Amino acid sequence: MARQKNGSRARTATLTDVARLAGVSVATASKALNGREHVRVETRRRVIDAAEQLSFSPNSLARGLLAGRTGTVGLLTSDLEGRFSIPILMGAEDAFGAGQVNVFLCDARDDTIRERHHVQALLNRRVDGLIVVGSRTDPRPSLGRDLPVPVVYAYAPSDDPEDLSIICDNVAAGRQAIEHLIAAGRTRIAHISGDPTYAAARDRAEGVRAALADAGLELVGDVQYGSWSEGWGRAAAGLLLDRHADIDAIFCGSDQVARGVMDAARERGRRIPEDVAVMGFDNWEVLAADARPALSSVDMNLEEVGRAAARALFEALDGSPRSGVESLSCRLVIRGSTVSLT
Amino acid sequence: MARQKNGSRARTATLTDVARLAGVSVATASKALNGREHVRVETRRRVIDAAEQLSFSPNSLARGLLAGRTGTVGLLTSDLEGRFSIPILMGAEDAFGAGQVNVFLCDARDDTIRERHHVQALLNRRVDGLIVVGSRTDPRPSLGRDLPVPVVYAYAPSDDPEDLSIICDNVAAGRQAIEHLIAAGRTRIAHISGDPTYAAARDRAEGVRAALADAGLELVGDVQYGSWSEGWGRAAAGLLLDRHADIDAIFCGSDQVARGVMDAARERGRRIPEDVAVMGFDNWEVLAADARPALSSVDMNLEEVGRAAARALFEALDGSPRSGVESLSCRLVIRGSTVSLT
DNA sequence: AATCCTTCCGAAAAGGTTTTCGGACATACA
DNA sequence: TGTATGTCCGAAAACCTTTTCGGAAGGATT
Repeated sequence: MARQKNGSRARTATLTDVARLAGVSVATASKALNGREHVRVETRRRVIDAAEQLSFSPNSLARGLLAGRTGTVGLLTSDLEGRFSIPILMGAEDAFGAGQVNVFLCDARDDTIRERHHVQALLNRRVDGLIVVGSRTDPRPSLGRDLPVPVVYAYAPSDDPEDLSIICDNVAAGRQAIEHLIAAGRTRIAHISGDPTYAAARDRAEGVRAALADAGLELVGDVQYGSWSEGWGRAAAGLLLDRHADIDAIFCGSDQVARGVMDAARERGRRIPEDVAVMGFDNWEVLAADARPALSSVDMNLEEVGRAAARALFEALDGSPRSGVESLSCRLVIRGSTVSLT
Repeated sequence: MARQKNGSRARTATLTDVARLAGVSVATASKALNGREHVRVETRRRVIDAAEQLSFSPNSLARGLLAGRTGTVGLLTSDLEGRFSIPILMGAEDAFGAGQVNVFLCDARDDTIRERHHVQALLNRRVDGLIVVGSRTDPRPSLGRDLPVPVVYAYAPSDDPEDLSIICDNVAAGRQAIEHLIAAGRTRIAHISGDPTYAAARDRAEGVRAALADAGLELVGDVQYGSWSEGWGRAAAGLLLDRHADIDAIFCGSDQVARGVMDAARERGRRIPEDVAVMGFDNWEVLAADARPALSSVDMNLEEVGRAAARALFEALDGSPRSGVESLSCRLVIRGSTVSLT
């Protein structure tokens, strides 16, 4: 039982109280408040007034117990600090928030035990569904097929094709970036990526190679794998620019890498974008928008991923579950680092 | 009613089912599963086996309905994208996560209507308490005193002193930063802050002035207010360094500002930290750790703020509510931009 | 005057769990 | 044998809401 500031019991009013005050039965009170028919307008009025007077708030627990639906979903994330989970979370919260759905947030910290623990707790709370957000795009173990509620995986796909996963199309993203650079007149293009253990890095490189091949071009140097950091970008760009003086564009694995690359290029007297175009990835505003020049980047539309996951969950709840991996396309955000914006 | 993948009804087992299978009454089953006394060990064994066999999961709704406590709290944030909410959210999730408490996350988008809407929804769900996380340190309107559950405000204090608020001590933070610079032998110190409409900016400046006065020093130039951006840092540092050639330290309002400042200083041939020490604020890893040299900064211990808020909420639930504004101190993170770490 | 229809309302069940209280049974003791 | 003392278990109430079904009242129709 909740307490008020002063420590006294705060008996929140129940429907019974409202009914008594309005001089009707609980059944009538319920119907009146929920807009059901077969209630005289005047009676309804009296009930609503009574409810207001008692600041009645219907107990969702009782309602959920009866209805079998709680209007809650669990959102299981693997790393909250990661900057990918948040936009997805926002998108989902957004898609739900309009309605009467509330979100249980759980951070599993990439720990299977913790994750199972949280899933169990969420099921005990009778959530209507689950969204599982991964921290990287590599497939992750499925929660299993025998859960009593629908599950949608976002960003990181499930390794079970029977599950539904909503992800970003990283291959296409790599292709898009390269096509933009080619359209901007670049032909000597390098790719400084990130950690090669990430599927995202490998997928983008695949798109890069495909786009270059289609244009009859070749990558300058191999794909440079390292880490996702600014320091790596500086180091790799330094080596690459010194070895291949004719490079006129560098596609980077992340905006951090791109920042390092821009620094290294500037130190060597290369003008951006005139001499070298630099393209980032992630479209992380703080890094991209305020760079000199502002950094062109690839936006993964993560909020849209979150929204799509929420919508898919709704549809599964309404009886039309899908399965398989659905890719959403990324979006180029062109700023001054790849084309002169005069 | 939840559906399974195949579309058939997924009747989750209830305590009644377990009791029937174990050949006992529901009362006994309940006692057995909850470790209550007055149950023979052999009977308990039978019940537990039955529960396992049916993969029984107790319905938290029913339990909460009866107990009057749901084991849930609402976390109301004003801006999810802001990088301040997230660590606080993580801290709170952390403090709760260990136990059986789950968190409802709501993003109010700094919109009062939305916020009230969410509060009502959370109360309907009978959360045991609320944590309200602000997006900036300026006081925010209280949710009111007549809520049936305890509320703790985090980061942004409530404007009602009867409420409990957990915040960062920005005045002390400004002082700490300056004291560090002085200890590092600096005497010609400037302060490039951020948006002056933010209480955080003004509070830190106050600490700065106090610390300088204590040391018998004066700020070089006035406090430079602008925005929290890298671009502002570059511009302000450029002007300041040109006007006051003897500046040997700059304390910045954010790590972004500091990055801009470092760029401007380097362009003018000033070595960091030998000629000019640069200190940031926020300790935003991506910006600070990977800068050249790595950026010393002030960490607001936001996760600790989140944890403290969660703890305070627990204590209020246990009947010891506090009130007023409680400040947590910030923490200096010294890297290479203020002292040579050789 | 009897029947039917309409309109409004209330009693009761259902949902799943926990807790209280009393009953059944067995053992120990007088 | 009867009483006190335990030990274990079950019936039922409680939590709060929604829905179903039947009943009551009143008017309209035969």
